[in-house]
Amino acid sequence: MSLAPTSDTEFEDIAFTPRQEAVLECALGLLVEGGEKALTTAGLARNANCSKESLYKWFGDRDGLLAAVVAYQAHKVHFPPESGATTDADAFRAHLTAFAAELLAVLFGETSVALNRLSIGQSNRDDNRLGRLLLVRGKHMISAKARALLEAGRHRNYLRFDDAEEAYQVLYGLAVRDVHVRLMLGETASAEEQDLEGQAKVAVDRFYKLFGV
Amino acid sequence: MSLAPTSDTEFEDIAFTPRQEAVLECALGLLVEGGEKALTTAGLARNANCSKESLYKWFGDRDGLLAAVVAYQAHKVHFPPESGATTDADAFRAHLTAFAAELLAVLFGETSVALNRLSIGQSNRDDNRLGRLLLVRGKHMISAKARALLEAGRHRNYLRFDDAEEAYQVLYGLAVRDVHVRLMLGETASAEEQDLEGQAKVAVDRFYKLFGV
DNA sequence: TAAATAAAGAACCGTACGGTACGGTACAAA
DNA sequence: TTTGTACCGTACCGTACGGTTCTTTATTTA
Repeated sequence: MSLAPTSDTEFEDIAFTPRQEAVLECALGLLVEGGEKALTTAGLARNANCSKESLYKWFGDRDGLLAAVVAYQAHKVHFPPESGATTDADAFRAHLTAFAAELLAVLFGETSVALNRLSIGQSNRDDNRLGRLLLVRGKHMISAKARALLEAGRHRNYLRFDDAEEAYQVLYGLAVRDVHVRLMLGETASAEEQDLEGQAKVAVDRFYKLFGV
Repeated sequence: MSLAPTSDTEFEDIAFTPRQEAVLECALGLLVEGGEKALTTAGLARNANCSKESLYKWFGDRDGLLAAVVAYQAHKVHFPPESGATTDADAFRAHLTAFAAELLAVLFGETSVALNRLSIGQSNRDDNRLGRLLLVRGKHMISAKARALLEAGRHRNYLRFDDAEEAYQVLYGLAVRDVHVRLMLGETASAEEQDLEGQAKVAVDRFYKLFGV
């Protein structure tokens, strides 16, 4: 059950035991509330009613614990699959809007913000495990989902673009803008920015102006 | 010369002495290279050939030092003013493109990335001095500049929009997309993404498709 | 030249935290 | 009942770092 960097793929695709998940959930709570410095081994042990020794047995060291937290949270986030294949233009657009709204909901959620803060704070350590983990298990997964959705739209002639990745980036930019960074810097979202559905709709409107047929 | 939180405006609008600026420059170097953990008082004193006592006399405590670093860097960044007023449509568009390119150059620069990392990493401490500092001295300044530029474009009937802030946010999203966050997470920019002029031009093209007359 | 100020540099203190060791407990298998 | 396993709780160690104090060495000012 050692979670030392598993050979070449240096992150963990492992199922945690329920007890471990409970502890990780507690760690997430500490992290959301107080940031990295609040997630000490002693503090987590006290807060989760477990022993430090168990933490070290399960996760190796503190870095392993942080990585496990990130992996655990990533493993929890599931985007809804693209559902039914036969849809008309309006339904597809609604789909895309729902996707954008879901994207915003994930990105602006407090746990996501906390984990991004954590990873960014650690990203200039030699190996940068957390940053890569978050990128490959978070951003890249979402990007793949988005590309599939967009390509479906292109295939059915609702959208026109050359590079699906580029189109997705534009959609991302239109929807997220600098809100994500501002949240990470500690600014609280405005009332307008908290209307995720509305923001998503506006973003998709603009996206269609650029890439709609 | 104490830099304790100056009354209500809790950041410093002060001119540093040349010696202090040299030390802050050195601190920036440490920060860029190794992140927050690399910026220790002893390390900075050794690296800048100054005494810890001087650091504490000048900046109060470590937090004051960090704030001074942020303030110092913000004070260094000057966006070129909006230059000549009498311009035709093409010149204005070129202006806007140049602004976008400059924005990207600043945001993607390694010192900016390092300072954003620092501020984000500290942003869940009770007061969150750094985050606010970076927002008010960085983002908000740039946003003000951008709004002025965009409103000039609207006034001359090159652009059409209701809310300048919202328009700027769209331009920001189109230009920056998620590259800033990916850089902060430790990903290195692709060759394409390093062509700031090109990226700016594409972004402005799309911006005009949305807000051009 | 004498007094005074500023700063370097080293030694030191306290503390917080990562990591380890160990004793005690609950529980399952034999 | 015994044995083994997993775990909790606590005490402990080493170290790194923030912050203070002191001595020495210029550099200024009178």
